[in-house]
Amino acid sequence: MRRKAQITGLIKNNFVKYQRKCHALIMRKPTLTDNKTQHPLTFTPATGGHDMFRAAFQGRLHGALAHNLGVQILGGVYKSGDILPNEIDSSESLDISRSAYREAIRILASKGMVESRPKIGTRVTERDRWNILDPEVLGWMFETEPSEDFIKGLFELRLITEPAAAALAAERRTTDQIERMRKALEVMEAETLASEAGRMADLEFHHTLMFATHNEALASLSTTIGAAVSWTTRYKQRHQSLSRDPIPDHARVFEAIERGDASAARWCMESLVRMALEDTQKSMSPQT
Amino acid sequence: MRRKAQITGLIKNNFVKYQRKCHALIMRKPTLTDNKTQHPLTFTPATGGHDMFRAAFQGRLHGALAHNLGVQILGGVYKSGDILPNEIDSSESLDISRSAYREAIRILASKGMVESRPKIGTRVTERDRWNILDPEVLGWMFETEPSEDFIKGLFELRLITEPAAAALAAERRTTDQIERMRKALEVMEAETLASEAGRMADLEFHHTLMFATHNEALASLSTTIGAAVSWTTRYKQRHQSLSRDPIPDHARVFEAIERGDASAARWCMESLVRMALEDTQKSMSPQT
DNA sequence: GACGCATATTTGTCTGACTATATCAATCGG
DNA sequence: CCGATTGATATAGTCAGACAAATATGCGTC
Repeated sequence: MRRKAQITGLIKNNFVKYQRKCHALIMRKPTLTDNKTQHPLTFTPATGGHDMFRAAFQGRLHGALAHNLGVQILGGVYKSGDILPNEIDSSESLDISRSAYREAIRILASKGMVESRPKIGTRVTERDRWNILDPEVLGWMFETEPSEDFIKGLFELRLITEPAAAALAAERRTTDQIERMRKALEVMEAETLASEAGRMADLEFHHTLMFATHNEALASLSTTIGAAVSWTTRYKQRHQSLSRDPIPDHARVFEAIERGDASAARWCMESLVRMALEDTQKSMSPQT
Repeated sequence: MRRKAQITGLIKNNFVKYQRKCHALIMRKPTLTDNKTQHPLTFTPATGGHDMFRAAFQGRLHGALAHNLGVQILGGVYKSGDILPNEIDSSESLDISRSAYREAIRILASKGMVESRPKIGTRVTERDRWNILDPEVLGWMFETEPSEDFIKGLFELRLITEPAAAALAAERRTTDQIERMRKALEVMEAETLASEAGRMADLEFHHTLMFATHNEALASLSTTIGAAVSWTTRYKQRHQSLSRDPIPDHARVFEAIERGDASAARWCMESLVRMALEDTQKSMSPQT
């Protein structure tokens, strides 16, 4: 089916040539204000400052576009079932090539957020089909203030998994992981959660804990947990409600894990998370 | 520099029309040996028969390639840190265009499995960076027999989340969800797990249960749970070890949820999963 | 030895054309 | 009058070849 191309080659070539000529002719007088519209524009801001999640395709054009579209979809600009403008129009109006646009769409499609079919277009899928546990999607989610329900759901998940994970970690942690957690804990104690370094250490603590379960599937939830964790501190910071210092709780969890006491680890972690949830909910309800 | 497009728009459209006419004209006599070199070739087998997971980009070239590469990476053909041949060589040796190859790579990259940088190439990332909870990745995982540890991990996750989910579902399920679960249960009872329909109903049951928690994050784990579920039946089928009929367990869970008894739901579900894990482990250990 | 610079290699982007596919309408046969 | 077949059409998918940007590497200079 490719060989007919050879047949029609000559004829088509004539067209091509003609078209080229015409094209070039018009091109030759670009004249018009080549105003300094600068680079393509817009979305190049790309990964803003406060991304606590790994931003995969930082500076790349397709990555930035996927980011933007993703945020727009999650933010409700495009609703489920909506059909995006076709590739040609979209890429033209964004002033990027069709390839770059398509690669962006591929990224979104691979996260289950859109679905493309010939003659139909690219449609936003049902919300329950997106992989909201995907680190990138989670990151996009937090670009715009996520709904209260979503945050609660995240904490519920955390409340379910993290105590169990702590128990497993108590049984399976390696000495190396113990050291990493100890170090993270020390940083937290020194810097407090008010500093960026302290918050990073907090994340590192929970992250290492999840990996200490030596359970791949569970470890994959680390990002999700991390999102909830950093959301806690963000809320707390915002409302200056210090409530209760969570660091001693962390220390208790750590000690339990260090001495291999699974049930204590589970219990302490549960109390820690419950506290965090309480704090977050307290700051959440009055303002909504 | 894009504004010329607007100017040439009309002219181009004329060409397009004319071209189409010509095209159609030639099309009408396809004549020549449409020799059966067939499709491009090779990987088009694409999504084989036994995919119990939604296969996103079925017939598409980039999708098929992403699938293949994904399976190869998960199967250890490419190890973490390996660098794939450059885009030009790869696409040439696969006999596809660079665009298609790149789109496939974008898919993998968006799942955290590879990472591309200029002058370096595309390298396979560390295993703990892949999103193994991604439905597609999970599907690829099961193309080749996954490791015993992985299966165990999956069950551990199931053991942690599903009882809690059952408890939440008991409190929050809608009547519609009750009906769906009832129907699924009826099918299971009628067809047993030996039939495809029965297995589908099993999946539907667990799927609906997860969604009945009305927790987005938890619901996203439905695919993961589903993978573990269908893995159970696969093992059981393989070894003909009927052990114990799981359907009454399902019925108990359902009844608890129907009457809104959270703690009973949790308990029944835990016993159900524990049973499944036991069965699976029993069939697993002797053969490895 | 350290630093800056050129270079080569690889991904990233662009352009324009052609192919495949699926919806929709119209047509034809029953 | 209805159903199936066909054709038209719009859209994503694939292709080819070029150029741009980025960056690790090695060289040369200080």
